[in-house]
Amino acid sequence: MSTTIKEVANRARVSTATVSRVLNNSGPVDDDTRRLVREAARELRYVPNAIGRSLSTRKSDAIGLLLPDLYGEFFSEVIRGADQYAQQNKYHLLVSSSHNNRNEIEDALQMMRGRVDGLIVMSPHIEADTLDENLPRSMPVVLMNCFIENDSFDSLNIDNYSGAYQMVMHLVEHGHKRIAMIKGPERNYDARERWRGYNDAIREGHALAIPSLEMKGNFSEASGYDAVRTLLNQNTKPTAIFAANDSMAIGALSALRDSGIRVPEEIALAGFDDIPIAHYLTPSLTSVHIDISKLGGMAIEKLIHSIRLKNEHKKERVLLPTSVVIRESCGNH
Amino acid sequence: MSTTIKEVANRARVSTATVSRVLNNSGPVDDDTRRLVREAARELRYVPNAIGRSLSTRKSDAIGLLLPDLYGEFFSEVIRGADQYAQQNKYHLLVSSSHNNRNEIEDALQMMRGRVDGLIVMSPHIEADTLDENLPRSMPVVLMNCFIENDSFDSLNIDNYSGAYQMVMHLVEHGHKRIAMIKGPERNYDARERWRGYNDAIREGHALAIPSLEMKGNFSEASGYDAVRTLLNQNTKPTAIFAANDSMAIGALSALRDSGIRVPEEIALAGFDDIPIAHYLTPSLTSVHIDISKLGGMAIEKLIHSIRLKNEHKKERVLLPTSVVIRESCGNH
DNA sequence: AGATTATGTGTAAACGTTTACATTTCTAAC
DNA sequence: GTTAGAAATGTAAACGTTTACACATAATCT
Repeated sequence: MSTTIKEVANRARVSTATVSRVLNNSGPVDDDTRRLVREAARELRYVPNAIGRSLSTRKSDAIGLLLPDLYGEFFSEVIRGADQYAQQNKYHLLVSSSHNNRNEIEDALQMMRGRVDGLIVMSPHIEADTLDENLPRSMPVVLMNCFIENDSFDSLNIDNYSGAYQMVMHLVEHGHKRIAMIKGPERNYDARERWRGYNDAIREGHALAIPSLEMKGNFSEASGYDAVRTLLNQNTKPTAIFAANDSMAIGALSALRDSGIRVPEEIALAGFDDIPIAHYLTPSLTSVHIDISKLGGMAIEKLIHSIRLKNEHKKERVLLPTSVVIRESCGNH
Repeated sequence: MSTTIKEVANRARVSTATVSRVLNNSGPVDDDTRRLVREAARELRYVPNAIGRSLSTRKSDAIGLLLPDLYGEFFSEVIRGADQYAQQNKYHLLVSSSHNNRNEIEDALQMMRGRVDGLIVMSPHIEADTLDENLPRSMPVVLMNCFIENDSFDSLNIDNYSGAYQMVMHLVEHGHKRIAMIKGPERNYDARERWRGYNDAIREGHALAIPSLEMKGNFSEASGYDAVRTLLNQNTKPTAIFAANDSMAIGALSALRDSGIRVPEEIALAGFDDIPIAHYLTPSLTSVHIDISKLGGMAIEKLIHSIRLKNEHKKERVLLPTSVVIRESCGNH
């Protein structure tokens, strides 16, 4: 179908080796020959076949990105940051989503095998064992937001704990004693860490640790709404609510509004993630900011580093700092 | 580094052909041999190399997605829709962004050559000629939001014209005579179409066509802000503003607020795209809705169709319908 | 001039699969 | 006990590159 190096070689009356040398500037070639080859290639509209090349050189200049799914701001920002950094370093991105069960991970991994020089895996759902036994040892891997004790991989995590801790401490410092939390999915690593931060801040800040103020949630807007509805039907009412992500905070805001409760006057509210919408809400939402695209970029950076150094590269864990962004919803703007 | 089919063959004491047959269920194999091979593969943790396979079968089960950049809601939704449909059909996605100039397009195309069975190209910036001469004829291509007269490609466009037309007509029908428009980038195809819809609606609805109410913009929030600031300094003030996208509408809303103008009471406002934020603004933003993920999905659908039928596939152009979503900002909620 | 080195080019193997074809072995019908 | 056919397996070429090696030829140094 499309032109091969052989056809170019024939037309230029040289060997394929010479054509390759001309096109890659590898090895010496006579100026006349060079011109001849260039012309032949142009005339035939020759474009080297990346696959043939890959097979031969055993590298692909591509990086695989395995994500749990592609919903929402978070993932698009990861992709953007990753792609930007990758592109600067002449790498391309092979994106694969929704590997939430064992089979799909294996599928995705199989598809990647040979096609990429390294892998970035994001898998916040706790399934460390499966992950560990499926990940290829033959190529560099960087783990993002994964819960894995194993020290045999590079890993990159958001500092969820400290973000949540600081946020809740901020509320405590402004006099809140009864601070509710709307938690994320139980088996989600990020969610757990945020919960841990909340707990420690409550204790260390000498606020009240009231179990009935810890609501279940699943990161969805609806679950935030429901949590607040339940919360308001209880005897012990909070003076502040900390949602484990912004989507749930948005749901919470709707529920509070529907119940005629003023935010922040009657109940203060804070979220996590600082998605763009946070800024546009009324009241604007206090949240924990994460530089998500940076997360993606750093993952690529680490991976490329590890690809280049291959063996003598030391695995490490990195925590990406978070920062509290104070807006109207917490009452201390 | 990683196990090859040959090593599996050796261990199972059969030929590579047999291993291949077992693993792909192609051709007859004795049950005992089959078991032997399976076991050897498992023990060696063998995973077929996708590249070797591709080279041999001349297909990759991958689709290339060329995007102008990866900013904002729009692209992430396209990717999501595309990935979802692709995954259902056992295809994977190779994403490449920011090919805004000729060289980058060529680069991206070169990277894709051989790696993908088909290509989806999105390039709203008007550069039809470059595109046309760089696109490979050897594989199926679907164009998204591209301005190209050429009938030799499948193409998929948002019905920008009709969306804008209906939106503006809605405003006209509710009594607005002086309707301003904040336009998008001049050389952007989508932006042009939206402008065309605005114009026709103004004329056919017998509203006033006032050149000074047509403001320049570049799809950014800041440009929306600036446009309104300029608009308010003019003699002829509009009773309604139609922004060519939601980002500019958001900027416009800020500017109106900063100028102490109530929306929609004094000036009505409408946007285009219906990004998620639109719903959360105060007042919530009337906008033209596009099912972006569907756009991505449909592109993949068309492409896969065209890959399967290859030659006897008839090229066609499809327009994705848009719909007006009435919210508070236009005053007719 | 002869020895050495540099330059230019070709040959062929290698990368990891699949698969057309060839070969062997088995099954069953006569 | 042939023989025809099917079933099981192996052989080797093909896919499109790159590159180690070999081999000329030309340039440079004693």
